[in-house]
Amino acid sequence: MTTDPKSSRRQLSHERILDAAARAVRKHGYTGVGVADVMKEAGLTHGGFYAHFKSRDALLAAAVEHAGNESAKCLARRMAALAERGASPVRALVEAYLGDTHVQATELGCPVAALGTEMPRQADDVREVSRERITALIGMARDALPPGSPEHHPFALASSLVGAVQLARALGEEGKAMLRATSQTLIEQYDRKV
Amino acid sequence: MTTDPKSSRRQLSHERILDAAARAVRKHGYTGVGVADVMKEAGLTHGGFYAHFKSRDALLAAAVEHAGNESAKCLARRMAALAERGASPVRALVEAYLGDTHVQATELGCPVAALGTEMPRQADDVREVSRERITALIGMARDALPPGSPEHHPFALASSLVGAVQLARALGEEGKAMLRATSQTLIEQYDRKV
DNA sequence: TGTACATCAGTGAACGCGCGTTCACTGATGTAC
DNA sequence: TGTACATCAGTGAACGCGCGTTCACTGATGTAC
Repeated sequence: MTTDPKSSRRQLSHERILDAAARAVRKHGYTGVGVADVMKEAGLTHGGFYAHFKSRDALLAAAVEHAGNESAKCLARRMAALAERGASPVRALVEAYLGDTHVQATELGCPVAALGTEMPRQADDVREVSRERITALIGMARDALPPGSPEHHPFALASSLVGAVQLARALGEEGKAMLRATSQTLIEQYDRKV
Repeated sequence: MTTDPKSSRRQLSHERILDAAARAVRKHGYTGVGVADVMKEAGLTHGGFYAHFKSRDALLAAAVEHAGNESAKCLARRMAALAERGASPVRALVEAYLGDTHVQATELGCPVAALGTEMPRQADDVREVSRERITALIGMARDALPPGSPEHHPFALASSLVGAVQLARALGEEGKAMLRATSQTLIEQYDRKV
């Protein structure tokens, strides 16, 4: 039931490939993912790839989904830690999403912040998975906002988070100050003082 | 003084190449710009390219700058039209930037919204030009905000604008409702009622 | 005004390289008896 | 327990294609006399 010994070797390889691809797609973008590089990163040679995925695009789709799930788990963990120190849900979301850890480690962070502008240009199945990552993010924003917030706030909050991380990454060193400014602004705007 | 007849043919070609590249880079991303395609679009063959640019990267840098200037002009024009109909500067900026015209025509729009997530991955000179486009956008936000707005608002507003356009484009049809919601939210937040 | 030459923008073939994909083969693990 | 065979994950060479870059050449325009 736990790990089928018959397929465990194959399964382990599959997971290593997926992990490597999920990191690569965030670090190098959709177009920057190379089959051979991913396989090498997973400790295999490129020839075996097609025993695991139908095509490069199929890998991309799986990688984005995997990246989204992993990143959501990480964020949830950090938000929980912040909540324990007394932060409201929105504040926890904003500070986790705009925090140095998330912003600096692109390859482990939210795929929407890493891939946003490239999404419209992808093959249908890749786009579809990417779209789901966006709605998931908007869902996180909705869940974090104070109950009774206007219906349209989750969209705007999600947009701000994604945009801010992106600009900060593109600006580099001088982006850090920008991030703190944005973080403060968003908390003022969305964290309704009860 | 006006147009040197000696070099006018060359100059015209140069401008056509630049125009084609500026559209291509926004439509297909940095990695999607092909030298041969751009030259064809400009009505030339690929061989002549290196008489105009030192390398593909040099073209990318010039294209991003050109795209930024053209897009800024377009936005300024639309903002002026909105202002004439009584919109405040922030409102004009938000409605122009999040308007259907801008969101749908990626290849003519703001390069930051089209290329944001790919910027950190570019060669140094391309990155540098891209960074300047971001600071220019933040400058537009600063100029549009009501006088006396908190110092950190321009960053947050620019982030929101960029993020919202991106998510809307990635979501497609269902992104339209999202855009209007975000537009409304931003105007509420930043357009201080005097 | 006309002729010979120089300059210059652009052409198109060719080169080298990287990359997605295929495929015959290897070596290890599992199964049958 | 041991032997023979089947299955299966992975290997590495090879193919085809696209793309950035180079370069010898063409054809038109401008200049000298």
